[in-house]
Amino acid sequence: MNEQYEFSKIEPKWQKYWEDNDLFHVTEDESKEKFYCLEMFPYPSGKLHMGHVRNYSIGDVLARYKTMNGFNVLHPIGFDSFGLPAENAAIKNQSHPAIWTSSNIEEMEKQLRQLGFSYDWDREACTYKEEYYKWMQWIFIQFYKKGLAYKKENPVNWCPSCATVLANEQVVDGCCERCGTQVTKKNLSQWYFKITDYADRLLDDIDKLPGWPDKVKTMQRNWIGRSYGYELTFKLKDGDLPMTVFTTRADTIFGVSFMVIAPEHPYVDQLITGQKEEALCREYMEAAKRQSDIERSSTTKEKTGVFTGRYVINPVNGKEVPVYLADYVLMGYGTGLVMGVPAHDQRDFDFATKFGLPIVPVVDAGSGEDLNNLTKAVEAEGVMINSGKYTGMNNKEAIDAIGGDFEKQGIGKKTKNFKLRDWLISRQRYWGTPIPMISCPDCGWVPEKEENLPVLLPTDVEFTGKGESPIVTSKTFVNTKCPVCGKDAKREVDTMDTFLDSSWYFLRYTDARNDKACFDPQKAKYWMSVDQYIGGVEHAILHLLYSRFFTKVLYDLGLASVEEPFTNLLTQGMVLKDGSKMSKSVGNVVSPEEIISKYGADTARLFILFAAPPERELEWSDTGVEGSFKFLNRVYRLIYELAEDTKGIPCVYRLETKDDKQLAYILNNTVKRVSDDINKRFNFNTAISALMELVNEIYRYKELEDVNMGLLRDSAEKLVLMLSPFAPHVCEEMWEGLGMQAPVYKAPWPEYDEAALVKDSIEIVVQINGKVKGKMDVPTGLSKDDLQALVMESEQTAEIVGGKEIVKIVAVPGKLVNIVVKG
RNA sequence: GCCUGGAUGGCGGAAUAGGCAGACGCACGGGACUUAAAAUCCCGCGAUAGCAAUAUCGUACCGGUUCAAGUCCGGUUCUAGGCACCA
Repeated sequence: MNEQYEFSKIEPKWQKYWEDNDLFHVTEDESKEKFYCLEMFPYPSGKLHMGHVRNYSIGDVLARYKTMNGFNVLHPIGFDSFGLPAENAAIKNQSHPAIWTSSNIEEMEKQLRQLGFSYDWDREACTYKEEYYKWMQWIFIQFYKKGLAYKKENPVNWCPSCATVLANEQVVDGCCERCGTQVTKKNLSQWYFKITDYADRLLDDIDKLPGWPDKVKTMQRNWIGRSYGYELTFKLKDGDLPMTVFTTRADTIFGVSFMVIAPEHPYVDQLITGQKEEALCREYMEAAKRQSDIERSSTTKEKTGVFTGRYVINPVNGKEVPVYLADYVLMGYGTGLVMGVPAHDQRDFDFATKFGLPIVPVVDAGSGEDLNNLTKAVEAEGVMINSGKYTGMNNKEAIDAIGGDFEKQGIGKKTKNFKLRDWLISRQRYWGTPIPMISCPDCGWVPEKEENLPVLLPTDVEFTGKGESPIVTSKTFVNTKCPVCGKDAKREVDTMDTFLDSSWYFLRYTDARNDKACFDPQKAKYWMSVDQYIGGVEHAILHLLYSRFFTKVLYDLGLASVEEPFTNLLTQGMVLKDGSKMSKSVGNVVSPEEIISKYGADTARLFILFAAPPERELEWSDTGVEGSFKFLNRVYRLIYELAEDTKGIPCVYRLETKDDKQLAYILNNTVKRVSDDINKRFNFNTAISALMELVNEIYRYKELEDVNMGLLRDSAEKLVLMLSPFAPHVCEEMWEGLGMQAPVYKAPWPEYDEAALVKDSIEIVVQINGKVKGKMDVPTGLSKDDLQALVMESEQTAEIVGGKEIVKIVAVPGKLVNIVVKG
């Protein structure tokens, strides 16, 4: 240990030590309790940004803390390395995406090592490598065999700029999530995963995740969007089509004054053909098709629609009501047909108002509106009116009463609907896992034989950035033989959405080098589930939902032992500079490299954890970083001095003086606080401030005349131990400097002594009418009555009260005495 | 529009079960050391009044519960994120 804190020498020294000693490598060990600590793996964009540093610093503190507490800690890392940017870079540089990707990974690995994260690099998983995507393809085939993968022609979201299909989840405000171009519709045959088969389980099992933030759980619930209702069938006048609507409000059936059908509905053609309104209808259908999602879904837009010329008959009262085409009804939800109840649904109200349709109130919410002159829809609970035999009922009860009566007549069915749609997984891109399917003219779609996996990405392709998947330009890839009948057949040229790759990587980590299986179920059983998952809240829906889906399917296949992948989830906030997200376009990026070279990795880690609690947004501050650097220097000087002064002195001591007791109290209290802050609250910022307070106290204490060297020694050792998860390099150096056996990483976490936390006396507050007027030292452990008696006897109290009339006295042991006076 | 959060000094933030608001740090001001600077160390630092002791006010706003409210309840404003014609 040198006199100067030279991070540029210390950090490489200990990184080499850790690596040479293979310190972070773990294997399954049934004798120890496991802890799986996982941070979301990065996309290899080239360089780490501050968000990565924050994410991985949080995980590393936890992993190191758990290791010191005796857990067998799995802390892996990898790269989510398929995807569009690599392909775009390849187009731009006339090279291959693999070159760009692997050099970026190399650079980022270097940076991750520089930051001293305790990763088991032997388990590194890169999704673009054959050894990974082979098993991705194998898993796809298992999904296919289970009936969870299918191909379907559908209008899909199409990004004209990226020339690719987008999943619903990747369309943000009607624009491409990646490039911001407005998304259009295109009819294409696409691969889907039947995530809707798992909708109920995905929704219900959210309740089994107490370790997830409510915010994320709510977002997933809303995304899955289950609602219960009835399918009710109306009879078409002059026709045979069953006009079935989905409604959650069967109670309002007597208020139906029209019906709306989505313009894309397959019945429409039959309904309008030959009607005098046909031409107008066809025009409307064309217009609806041309419209982008953003135009169509704008809620501020006035309702549009057109009468089809047809009528349906309301089964409850025989009333004939007109059928309209209108784009506010969506084909993808429910039945694509909606009964219009303007009195009790705002959208229907708007439509009815515009088209002059009757508004019939059937529920009286009792809130005093003029029901015959409504200005908006009444959606509140109330009493049924104008509803035949149901009149007078509570409308909530009427839902099942009416629905049940429909069921008895065979024209109704209790049902539920989800907002969640099947997951569109094929992409017309090169840089992804090839979908291992073959199209045979006789056998149809057939999976590649499992022994032939992986289906390799061809290398003889051209990157033009236009049109279909570049894979079609390969001369070797497309033509093949059918695995079933051996005839000439063609391979699927689409690749998989990269969200598939990241939906099971946490399972691959449990057995990353396995070349016989995607992972050994026994190893996965030992490590799963992830005890703590950490990442950005932007993945609250997509990645986290898909991963849950995959885990459930793999569980059903007998491969995974758990149904939920992540027991606890921590969503960290963004790193901001000058109030906005760090980005190249704003020009407010602070690069981790810069900070590491100026102050070292320990300072970077310490600051990013100190500046804010993990869930909150973090405002970057250059002067704040300097403060963290100063703190590490201050600790270093302290330990340097104490290493000399306490050399050979054991941590054995008796507490003699008041100052001894105070330091011992603060030391033990710090152990307690830091342990709880890391382990229970994830408040690393307060853990660090507790350490700062301890350092201040040790400085104060060591300048006293009468110091206890054993106590100082103990304080020094525990300080270094507790700081080590945050600033591991300098703590290794100081640990060694104290003459202790390296590595500090494997040293046991300090324990605190409850006895040292019991003080002889405690300062309590004396209040008058709730305002602090004085303080008193009283012995600890006084009962309420004794405390009150003691305080009321004192001269100080008499002075404070000043002869006023005492109305009431509230004594809280260990805290205060509040004297309520009159006047 | 609906669903989640958030609002505390000049700034980041603390107050873990209703009990001393502002821990810890940054910035700033003053001082010590130094030829000087850096580094380091010490002191001060919510507002108003006062030489001071001290007093009054103060956790977005209005109201309530309580001996006691940043914390609980009702309402309002602003703000961030998510969803958004889902029948």
